[in-house]
Amino acid sequence: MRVSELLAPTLREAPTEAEVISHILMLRAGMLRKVASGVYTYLPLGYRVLKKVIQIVREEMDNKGGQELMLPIIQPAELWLESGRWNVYGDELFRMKDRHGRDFALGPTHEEIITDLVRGEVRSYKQLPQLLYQIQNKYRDERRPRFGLMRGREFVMKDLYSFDKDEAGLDESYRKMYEAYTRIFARCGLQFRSVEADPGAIGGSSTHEFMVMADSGEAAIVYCDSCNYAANVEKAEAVPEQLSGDGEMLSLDEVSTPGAKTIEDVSAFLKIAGHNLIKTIVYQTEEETVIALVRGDREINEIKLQNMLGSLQLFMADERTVKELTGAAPGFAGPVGMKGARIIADREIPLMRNAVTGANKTDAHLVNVNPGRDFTPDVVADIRLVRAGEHCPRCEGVLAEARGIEVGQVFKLGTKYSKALGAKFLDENGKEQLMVMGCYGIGVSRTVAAAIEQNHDGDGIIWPMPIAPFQAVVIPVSSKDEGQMGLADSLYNALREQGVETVIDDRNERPGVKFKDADLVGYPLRIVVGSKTVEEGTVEIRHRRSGNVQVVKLEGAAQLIKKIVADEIAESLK
RNA sequence: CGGGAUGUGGCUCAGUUUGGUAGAGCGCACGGUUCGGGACCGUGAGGUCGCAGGUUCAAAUCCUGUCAUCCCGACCA
Repeated sequence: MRVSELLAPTLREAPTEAEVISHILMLRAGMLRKVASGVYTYLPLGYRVLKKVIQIVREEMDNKGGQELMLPIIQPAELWLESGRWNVYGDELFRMKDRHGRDFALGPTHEEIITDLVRGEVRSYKQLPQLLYQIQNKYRDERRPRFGLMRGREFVMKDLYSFDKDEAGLDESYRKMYEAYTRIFARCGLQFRSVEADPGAIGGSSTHEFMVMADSGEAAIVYCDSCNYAANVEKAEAVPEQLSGDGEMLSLDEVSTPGAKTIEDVSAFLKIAGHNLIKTIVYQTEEETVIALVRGDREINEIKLQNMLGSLQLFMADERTVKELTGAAPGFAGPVGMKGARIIADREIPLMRNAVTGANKTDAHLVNVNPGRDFTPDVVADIRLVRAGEHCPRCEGVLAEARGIEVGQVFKLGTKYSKALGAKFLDENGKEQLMVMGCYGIGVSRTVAAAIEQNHDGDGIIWPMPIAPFQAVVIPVSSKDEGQMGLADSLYNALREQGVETVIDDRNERPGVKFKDADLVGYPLRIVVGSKTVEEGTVEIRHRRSGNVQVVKLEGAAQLIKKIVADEIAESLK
């Protein structure tokens, strides 16, 4: 490709609409343009990268026996009503009507469609397992699209669905996908980690998320420094810690704590450590009001709490509700004498001795509160947030924290959809059984953004070789110098003959402009043809990531470059 | 959905407080000089100032409404 003919409008300045680096750089490099909030056009360079990732995903899916098909974007409401999700999915579902007033949705995911297909076509255990996937645009009317390709309303996703005859089959399909994902992200040249994740509302037993490590990631994860435990903090298991000892229980007493509403206030006022307090928070679900207790220096993990309660909604109670329940202003709630709400206590609460809690009376707290003696929780469960520095739940190690971008998730669905939609088969005994399903997604466009978040510098993008839009750019220093242009052209042709994906920057621009653009777009290799090429027969190969420059003979340069490209692609698989 | 902010040539922004016929830099076109890290000189094209009402002799500027975009939060197989 000739840069003079390429539609890659680079920008010197970053458009104000972009905030995160991947978004800014894709706009500046002329790869992406916004059409509406969360909706983008991929320009040729951006689309080439997307296609590279798609191809890697496709190869690995096929390697594991995945069969690619293409499902419709437009889906009839009937299927969604049948699965029960038409009413549950909410505003995030893009809905539309046809001219007859029939309801449709733009697919945010394809469990309904695929299950509908399989229930009609698969009848026998002999036809199982089936691993079916597509790479397709998805639509979610996000409340708040943001960060460019990281959270769009239209995005490219690979989704594979597995159909097995039993749990053992599902385990096997799950394992295959887990392996495939590991290879995919490695092949993309990314640093990533798989973590245990929260199954969320979809229900199901096991799920892992694949996280590309980046400080700009939206997800927080913890991982062990000495074993391979890693989990999304939403899910990470907390190990209870006993600090206050099992000393003698002192007698319960009420103290005046005027204006001390927060843990910090009370802690400072009574001159006691935060871990001797019991934090009491009033929550409401669609069905009930509960109070949740964690140690004063801990935080509640609302996702764990919600899963434990099995509720669809969970939010902190408003001031009025708190007053009605406790008879006190917010900040003075406590479990002692609590009526009218279930008490959900974190597993650390029963380990506490002589703790401090709100007195359910404005401006007063109770001291020497002892769980079991002064109150009894209705439920004791792990409902707190895990932080770095805590003990690993699996070994003696210590947990560290990091941030990641979720680019993939593998998920055991079980029979949720096969049951709802009636996807059954006859087993060896002629008995009807529900198919056991799994679903496995990769945010393909998000992976592109994640790659940039992880691979860039002050000058622009640094594409990993396997997903670079082009592997090399040939830059003649002076495009008016016929000698240079001639040599550059022949090198360009030689590279293409070698199968190296190459562009030649033949624009009539000053060298500085070409260098800046090459850095911005992020071609892994830059080959400069200058006066020395004409005079001495040498060209300069510059490695974008390291900045290293090697000067080599023009003769044989194409073969050498081909080898560098091949070596780097091979490296990503190690 | 709650909070905040912004809409002025392709991009970045000034002008709005105090109403008086729309500006700069970059980019773009043409000519010239340049040519190893975003050159310089000259000439030029390009904007119903988000949209709709209103006030006024006169609105980018004031008022009302509306739309869009971005940020924080809530939310998220």
